Amino acid sequence: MEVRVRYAPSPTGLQHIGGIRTALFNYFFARANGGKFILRVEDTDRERYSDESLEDLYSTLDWLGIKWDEGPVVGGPYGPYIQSERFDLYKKYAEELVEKGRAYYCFCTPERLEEVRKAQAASKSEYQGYDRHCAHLSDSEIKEYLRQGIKPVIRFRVPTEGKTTFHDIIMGDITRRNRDISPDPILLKSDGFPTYHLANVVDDHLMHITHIMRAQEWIPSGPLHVLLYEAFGWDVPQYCHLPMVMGKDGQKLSKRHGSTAVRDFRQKGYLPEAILNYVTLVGWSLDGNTEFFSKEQLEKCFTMEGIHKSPAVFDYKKLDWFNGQYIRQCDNDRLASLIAPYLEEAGFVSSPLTDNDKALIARIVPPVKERMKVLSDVVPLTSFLFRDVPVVDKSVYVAKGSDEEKTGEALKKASAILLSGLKEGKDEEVIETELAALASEFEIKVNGVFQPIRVAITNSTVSLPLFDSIRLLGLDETEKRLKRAISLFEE
RNA sequence: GUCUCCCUCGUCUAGUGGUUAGGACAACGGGUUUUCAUCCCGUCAACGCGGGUUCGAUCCCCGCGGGAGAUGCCA
Repeated sequence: MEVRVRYAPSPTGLQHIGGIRTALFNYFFARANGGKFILRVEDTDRERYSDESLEDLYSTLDWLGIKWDEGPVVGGPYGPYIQSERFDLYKKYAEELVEKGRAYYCFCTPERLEEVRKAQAASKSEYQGYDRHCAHLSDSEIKEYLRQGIKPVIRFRVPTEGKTTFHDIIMGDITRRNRDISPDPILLKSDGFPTYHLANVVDDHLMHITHIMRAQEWIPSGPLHVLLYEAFGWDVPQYCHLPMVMGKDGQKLSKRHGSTAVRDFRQKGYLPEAILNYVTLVGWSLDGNTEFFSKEQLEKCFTMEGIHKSPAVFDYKKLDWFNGQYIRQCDNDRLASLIAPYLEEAGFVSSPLTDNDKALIARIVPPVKERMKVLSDVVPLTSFLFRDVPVVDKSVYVAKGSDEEKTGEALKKASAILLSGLKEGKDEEVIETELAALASEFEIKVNGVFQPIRVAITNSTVSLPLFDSIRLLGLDETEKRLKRAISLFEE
């Protein structure tokens, strides 16, 4: 049988790490097994829905290079793939269960439900959830409520006896007593939209989904879903619950741990291949040694056997490391086009780029490449080229082991050596040797000479390599800044 | 509260009834280097606890402890 899996997010927020990890696992599993990857939009929560979320879903998957075989936009044989467009379907199935006696109309108000909940909490009762107030209404009572114009919900009648087991490929058998299943969950809301439980089961069946891979937070409702399949008389698909992605404190990863939206990572300058690589390594491994995976490799080698049971903490630092690795592997031309937007946004270059800008960016790439963890790092790294903020505190120019007087003298002499050397077109190595000689003349370390020059030219003790900085800045500007620094020491 | 699940270095993980328990990130130290970074080398660091089973348990069983998730007209 052909493998058919789906990613079924609800567009109520930006795509986050956890969600996208689920998407990736499903996608790779489908590819590795020659199956189909289906995208389904579960937009049944009309209050939290937003167009922005839907756009973010598409753009995030697109950015990661994840293409779906069936789903919105591309269509497919079991569409539509957006649940709000399948509205009528769910009502039909919910009513079918009512007719079978497996579900019933409920007219309780949200206020009453809230009171029941409060009372249960106050009494510390073991029993939690709906009190089945409407479970046995007579036909005439139902008619009367309807006549009053009260919009009912449809609730599933959970058996109070027995137990339900489902098999999870990763976890093994999971069993719950039926009386422990949250009593009589709502299938169809009063606005006519289905809840997750109904829509999910109906669509997975209708779309011939073979494997349900979703986060472990769904394990507790697994038995409920099995009960629903059985009530409909449908085959239960295979389950595979994915370990959760946690924050540093061991709680479910959320905004308070840092960025979780893929879009934020993208904006900061993470490469899609780094995100894709690291995220699939959260809760999955091939052999414990291989760490670098391209999308294409994962499309071949991904297996369910490599998925873990236990939750995994999302390590931002390891992601940074991966990203740095991918940046260093990056082709220079591509890197140039990747960093350009950050320079544009900083106002360092014009937008759109001029030919001069493009040429400059191409020259910026090599020295900056070894120094970036994220693409946005290019801004602080190169700001000295575009924003001249001279350092006026003399002590900053003074290297360890030197002093202000020596620094001033060294700066003056070094500038002369440097400028004349550059103007004569001397080899950089030669100039470097001469500067080193100057240092021993002053009986200071080499850096005692380089630091004041560096600070003069780059306005910082930390910078790109000196000669790279000079080449990027240009000789005139370099000379200007050196003179300015010298005069600072002459005051 | 109740139910369900989970438990190897700080983190992600490999692994086996007998291993010096392996790798990666982080941290720390060193080397290369004009700073920073890259790169290279090294150090620190784990089988939650208690019982069993066994000649022998990190691994199998039981209990405990700890953690997480679920308990919504959210998914």
